[in-house]
Amino acid sequence: MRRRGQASFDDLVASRLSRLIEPAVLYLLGTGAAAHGYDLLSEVNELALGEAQVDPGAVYRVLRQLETEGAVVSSWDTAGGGPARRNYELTDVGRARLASWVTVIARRADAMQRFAEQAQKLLEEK
Amino acid sequence: MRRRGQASFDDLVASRLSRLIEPAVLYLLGTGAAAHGYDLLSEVNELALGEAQVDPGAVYRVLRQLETEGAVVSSWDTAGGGPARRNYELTDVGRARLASWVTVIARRADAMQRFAEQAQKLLEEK
DNA sequence: GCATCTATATGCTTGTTACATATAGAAGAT
DNA sequence: ATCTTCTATATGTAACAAGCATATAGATGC
Repeated sequence: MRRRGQASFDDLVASRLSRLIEPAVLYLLGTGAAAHGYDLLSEVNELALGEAQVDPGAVYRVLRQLETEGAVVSSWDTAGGGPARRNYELTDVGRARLASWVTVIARRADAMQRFAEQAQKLLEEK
Repeated sequence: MRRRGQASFDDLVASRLSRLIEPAVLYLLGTGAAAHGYDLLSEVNELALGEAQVDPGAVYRVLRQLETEGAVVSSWDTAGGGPARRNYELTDVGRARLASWVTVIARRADAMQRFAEQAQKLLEEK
């Protein structure tokens, strides 16, 4: 679904997922489902807040940004096979941030749902 | 709410409204609430699909784009006082486009609502 | 030694947003 | 008469974000 060039209708819909990476990551870190970027990547995809696959680069960037804001803290985990992983933990700031997101997302979802119902009614009149 | 520079949390939320200008305009043209850009501008703001005020330029650009796609047709209205207004009418293509938006918006709103509930539950566990 | 999977990043081009600005008719104020 | 304000339709552009490619590197299987 990731393309270049002039955005199509489907792209308009499928994209703009990345804004939702932040709340998704905060939530997943809260559940303890995953603690490092590579796992979060697949978890975010499974959350299916959108239809598109998220960009790995975007996830890592969100995590680092969140850390500069104090919403998460990280530490290297060199134990276990494979390359070192950076484990993230949610802070109180992060939980507060998630709470803000929840309010906003719920309100926005409500407005969208109402709009969809109204518009559906209009379309059925014909 | 419109600022420059590094995006704040509020901006992240308030922005991305412009993607909803298109469905809002299609809907409003369908209801007959307004037929030209300047009125649509305030009507879209009242729909409150987002919290930010929409950019007039964005509305006019959306309208012209919709016309190139055949979703609306326009004609100049020179009657009445003030500068000429370009009146828009919804076409069948436009109605179909609105129907697509309704499906997508409803589905997305649902996913967002479910996410908000899950996350809220998580936050209450503490 | 080579490919593959895990894992974390950064570079760069294109697309989008937000805001500023241009144009112009009409109407009322000074 | 001109000045400001309101209506109305646009376009220009700098800053920003998204999308996609690529770099690096440890481990493991072939």
